[in-house]
Amino acid sequence: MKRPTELVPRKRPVQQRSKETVEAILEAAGRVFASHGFAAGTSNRIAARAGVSIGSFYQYFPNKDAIVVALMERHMAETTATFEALKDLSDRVVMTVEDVVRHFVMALLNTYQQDPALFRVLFEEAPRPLGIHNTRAKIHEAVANALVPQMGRLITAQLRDPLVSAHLLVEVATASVRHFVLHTPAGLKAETFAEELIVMIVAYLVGPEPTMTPRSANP
Amino acid sequence: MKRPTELVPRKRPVQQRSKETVEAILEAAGRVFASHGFAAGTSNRIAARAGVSIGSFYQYFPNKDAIVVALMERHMAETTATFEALKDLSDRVVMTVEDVVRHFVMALLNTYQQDPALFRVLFEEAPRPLGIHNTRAKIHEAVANALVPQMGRLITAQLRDPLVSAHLLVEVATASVRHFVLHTPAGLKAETFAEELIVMIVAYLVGPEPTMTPRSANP
Amino acid sequence: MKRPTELVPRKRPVQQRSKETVEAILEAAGRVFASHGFAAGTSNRIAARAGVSIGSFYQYFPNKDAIVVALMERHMAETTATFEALKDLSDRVVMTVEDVVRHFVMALLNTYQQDPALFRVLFEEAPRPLGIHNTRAKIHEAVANALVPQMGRLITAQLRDPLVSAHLLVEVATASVRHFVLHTPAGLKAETFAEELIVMIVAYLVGPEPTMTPRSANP
Amino acid sequence: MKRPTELVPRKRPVQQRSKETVEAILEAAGRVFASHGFAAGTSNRIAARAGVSIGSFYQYFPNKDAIVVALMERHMAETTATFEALKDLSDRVVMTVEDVVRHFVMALLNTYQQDPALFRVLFEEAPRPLGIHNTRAKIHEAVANALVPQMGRLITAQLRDPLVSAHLLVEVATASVRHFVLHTPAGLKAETFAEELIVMIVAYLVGPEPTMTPRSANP
DNA sequence: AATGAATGAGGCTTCATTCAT
DNA sequence: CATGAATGAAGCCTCATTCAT
Repeated sequence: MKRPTELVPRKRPVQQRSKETVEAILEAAGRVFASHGFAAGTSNRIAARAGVSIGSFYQYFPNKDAIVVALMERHMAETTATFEALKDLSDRVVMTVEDVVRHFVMALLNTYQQDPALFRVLFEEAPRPLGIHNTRAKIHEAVANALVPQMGRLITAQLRDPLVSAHLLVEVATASVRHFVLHTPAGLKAETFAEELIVMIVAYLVGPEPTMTPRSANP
Repeated sequence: MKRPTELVPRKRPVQQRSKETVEAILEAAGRVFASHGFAAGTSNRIAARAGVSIGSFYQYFPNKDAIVVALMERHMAETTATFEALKDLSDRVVMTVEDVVRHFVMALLNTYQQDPALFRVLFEEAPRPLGIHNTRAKIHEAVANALVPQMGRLITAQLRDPLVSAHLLVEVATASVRHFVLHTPAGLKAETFAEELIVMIVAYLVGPEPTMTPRSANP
Repeated sequence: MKRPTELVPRKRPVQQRSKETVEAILEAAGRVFASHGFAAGTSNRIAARAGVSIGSFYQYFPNKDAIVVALMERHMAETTATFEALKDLSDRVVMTVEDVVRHFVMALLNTYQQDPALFRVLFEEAPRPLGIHNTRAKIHEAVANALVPQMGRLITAQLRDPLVSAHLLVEVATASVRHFVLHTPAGLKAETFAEELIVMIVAYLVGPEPTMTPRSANP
Repeated sequence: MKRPTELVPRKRPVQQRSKETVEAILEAAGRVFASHGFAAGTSNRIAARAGVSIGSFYQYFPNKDAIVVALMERHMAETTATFEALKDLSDRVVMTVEDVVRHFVMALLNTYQQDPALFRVLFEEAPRPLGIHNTRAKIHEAVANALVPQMGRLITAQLRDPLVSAHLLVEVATASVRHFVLHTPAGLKAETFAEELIVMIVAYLVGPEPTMTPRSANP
């Protein structure tokens, strides 16, 4: 009867009532993790915060980790949607490199700023081997791949290897924004940070040709 | 389950044997955390691995968190030393911007590659409020400040705000390298990653003037 | 870190104090199982009865089942010793078949009557797959094998298959005595039961020749 | 965790559908207990296996124990019927002692071999104080009493006390067969076991006179 | 009646920490 | 000082049972 650490929801809620319960649990879990951290975000605390019994918690989630997984999946779905939207946009309207990069960075920033404390728990504190790792890697991969043609279209300067550049871009942007938001270095405002990061990425992509963002104000 | 807030070692090891014991405990803690993670890196397990009794463990460390702090302090001392060395070097010999950036990025990479699993625990999994946070912020601050004059010396292109740029540089480099090492995205070799990251940072610092790193292979 | 249901004691008590603790736990477990049954013989209840903390319980026993195993092993060691003693005795002094059978049955009866309620739990209520099963089978096997030569020596009537008879004897005697003691059918005194059981077994072994036990009191 | 003491079905199933539901639950319970044991044979699992909701389960059975009782009662009814049949048979046709004993033993063997795993749960693992105990004792009593006249009719050798002998016979036969089936000692085939058990019982009943079953092949 | 969502007492077990030797 | 036995709060999770729909 050993049930090897299941991470998928236990039971699909069919009635309206149970859908609400699941929703309440997820919502409560987010708030509890954000305020107490992963270790102190106990299943009982989450259930209490959700206003349901601990039994209900375990009707829908086989264990505590499954909650983290569910929360991450939510976040990832959102992230993916954001990127899709950006891709669609750049397909429809003419955008400069800087426009694309700005959208990208801002989307990341907005995402993480929604709930920094929670994301700290989800992305750093919660134990890895949740299988979620692969999912995240796949998303990055997909985004990077999607970027390649965009880059080809927009960037005249030739990059050594567009795919590598796309990967780098995704990694650097994600890591930097996340790190900035989750650990908020004092003395650096989000807008300033974002603006400079955009400059950096654009400088990298556009190369040693003049850009539309004047670096210096000197006449 | 009491967790007092003292985070400093309980007593200075004055005798040689004590020093060895402390050393053994720290070493064991590092290995245990790396292989088991923070939560499963129990104090008893660490003591056993170190070959000392649990009583001795608490002789030298007031609680489990103190071990994490001690381990982080070690790491930070090392990091600081590395940056000092880089500063000294650039004071003594003539270095291009690229040289400095390369040294910086490579030093970060080497540091994190020493023991990714352990650093994952120290920097991400271990609960924050260890006060250590400030220390780290201070180090970043110091490094950023130290970079400003270097940048003034080397960089002709004028940056909007050298201090902001220094901060950005430190944040982006640290976050990217750490993220790369701790989560190793498949399909991106460390050397490639480092090289491109260097290019990006240099492009940012040097601005839209030609650099010594040819971006394109075009004849 | 899954520890697949260990059943062996966790830690060998080295100090005198801990030996006493282990002893107290086993003793308490016996009493608790006897009075509450297996399901209600909770680890906390056992620890409390033993006057030790639940933590101490788990220092020495990895789980509740391990206690059952330990208790059974004790019982089996005793049983084995009893049989050895009987074998030795029959080697040293001249015994009739009836003497041997009587000793055998009485030994069984005494054993089970020590603590019927506990043995009910150990032999019936506690879930089987404790690996203990094999041990018990081996003991029965050993006893049966040891009986064969004795039977050859004592029994003139030829049995169809002495080994089969030995097995039957062990099974029937054990099952009957255990069943009698653990479920005490009303209206049958232990002495009467034992006496008749002895008669039955002797009749089987000696066969259709006159025995020294007059079957009837017929005038 | 409340366990009321009612052990009778909550309501008589008057409609056909109800009867089928009860039947399905009992059948499912038997299979679940047999494959999972008593403790892991949860009421939810049983309901699921029966294809009914847990609500329906409690519609027909006040609690989990009631299921065990119902299952045992079924078994006992069957056993009783078997004995009745044997009694009837021996009333109608001329049977030797051996015939009767063989019928008796074989009937027991057949009964237990139907579903050893389930009977293990019902007779050993399930907690006693089910009141069922008395019922079983009464059945044994009845069977023993019924045997007395049979024995008087068939057995010339005089037994010390026919009633005691009848009891012994019932106890020994039941205990031995059950024990054999539920714990299947390796290296003893059911037929061999049954045959020898019959021999033993006949030897006991018939006493030191020659029987029709030659024990030895001695010339 | 039937359904299945909800409940929560309570069992098992861990592990940071203390304390007697 | 070292040892390791002991502690117990607290976390995870199950499952018999109830109750709203």
